[in-house]
Amino acid sequence: MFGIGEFARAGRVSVRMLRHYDAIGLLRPARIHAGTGYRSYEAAQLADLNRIVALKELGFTLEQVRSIVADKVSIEELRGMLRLRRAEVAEQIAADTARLTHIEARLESIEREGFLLVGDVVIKRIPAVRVAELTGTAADFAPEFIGPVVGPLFGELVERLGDAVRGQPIAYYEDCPEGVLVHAAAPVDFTENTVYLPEIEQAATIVHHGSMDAVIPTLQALAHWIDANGYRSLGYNRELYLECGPEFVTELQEPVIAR
Amino acid sequence: MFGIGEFARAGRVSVRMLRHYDAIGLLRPARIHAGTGYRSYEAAQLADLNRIVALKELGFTLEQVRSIVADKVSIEELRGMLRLRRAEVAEQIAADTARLTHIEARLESIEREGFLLVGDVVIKRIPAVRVAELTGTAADFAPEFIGPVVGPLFGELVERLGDAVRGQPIAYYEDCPEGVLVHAAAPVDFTENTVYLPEIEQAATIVHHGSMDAVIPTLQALAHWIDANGYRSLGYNRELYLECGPEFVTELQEPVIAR
DNA sequence: TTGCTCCTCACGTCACGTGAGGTGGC
DNA sequence: TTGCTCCTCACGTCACGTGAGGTGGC
Repeated sequence: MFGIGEFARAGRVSVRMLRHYDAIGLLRPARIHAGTGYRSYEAAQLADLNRIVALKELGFTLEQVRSIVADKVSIEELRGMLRLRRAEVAEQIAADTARLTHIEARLESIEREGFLLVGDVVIKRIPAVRVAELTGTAADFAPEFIGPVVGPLFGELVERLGDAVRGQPIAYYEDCPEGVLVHAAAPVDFTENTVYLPEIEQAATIVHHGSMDAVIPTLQALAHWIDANGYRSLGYNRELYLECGPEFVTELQEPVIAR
Repeated sequence: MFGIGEFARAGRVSVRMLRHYDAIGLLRPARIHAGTGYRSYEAAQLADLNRIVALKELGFTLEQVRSIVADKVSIEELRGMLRLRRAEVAEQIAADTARLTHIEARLESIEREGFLLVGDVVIKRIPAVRVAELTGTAADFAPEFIGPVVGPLFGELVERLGDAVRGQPIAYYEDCPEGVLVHAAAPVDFTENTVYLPEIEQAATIVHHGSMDAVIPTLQALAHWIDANGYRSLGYNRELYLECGPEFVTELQEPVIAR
């Protein structure tokens, strides 16, 4: 027979853990002294403790461990639990690997620039949205070509839609023979004469402050981040107009995929 | 200005999170309506929120995020924090990779044997210990050769040491010209005429029940586990005698390293 | 008597999720 | 008036760690 301290040392667990496992009925001491409440464990219980520790190591919760050691789950359920865990752990590893890349990109930027410029860019999922839109063409992607086209388009769009607009206006772009096809869009509830903007699974997003004439440095920062953090661009970015008053605030959303 | 719901959707966070960040002073709404307590956010605050989300994504706690966004940490501290995080994440990935291997070994064993034999084997660190010991030689590793040697050795050792024994007896083995050098050891406090058994960083351990004459299947299970779970043996196992009464209970400890 | 081991509460952890119960503005 | 959005508590989560305050056996 072992005292709780001895048994804890043998099993490389804490005394508190053994008390906890007792409390939740996962591993009861072989004997409890009536007068003092002292717990005693048998050597053979070390195998039970090992089984618990091993299942915990696989990442099961104590509740799941209890079901398994109490033999309450069928082999089929167990297979399912293991497969689920496998998927969860694989996902965890993928997320942590991305995290590691991001941390290293930040460290490199500190070495290079001597300060931390963090958090400008965030990866988000952009849900699908139904919009009404007007289009025009511009000769080039430069802000001085886009601005005169997109401005009047939004003016007319908002005038026509009135209070049917359901969210922030969106601009997006495509290549076309004349140069660039400019879309000025606004979310709406109805479906006639509308366009369905599909979801973007992963968008690298950055918030731009002030006039779109000065968007170039922000776009460059975004492009640099995408490269440094192990992503690849999948096309032109969308622009979400968060504020159109005197102080423009825009979110640039560029579809990306992990390299 | 955005209501809390709108702002949460724009930032892909929950309303509850925004309230939490307000409560801990991490991101205060631009305005709070005096009468109703309604929170209002400015578009420009989305950049602040993004910064918070990005730092959280790197794995910092909200307390650390607050220090960083409030610019309370020097560039040197920040570099240190990032390096620490890098190490933590790398360790996490290593642990999860091992976990994944263990899960897959379990799944394979289910496919092969139709049942789950889990938790027999656990990886533990075995701390160093100072022992008094006696040695003898045996012709072979088979239990029928070891038994007659180790038994009398332990008998004499315990007789000589009396109550100076400080823990469970330990047996361990080495190759020698005559066959096997058998060590029968017991932990003691004093240092004269003692041997220092070094720590085993990683030991694959299994609990054996009953006579050591029947240890072969247990040793085979251990060897199989070591192979199936991506480890490699580093030498002979130690035997820790947990119970020597009528029912023997032994822990076999085999030093291993990840392949 | 002094250490040592053990005991039972019970709070703290971390970042929110999830009701409960209620209010303000269209 | 009916939805919708918003509000403030306050408990729950998960597996223990960490005291506080006290007791039993050598």
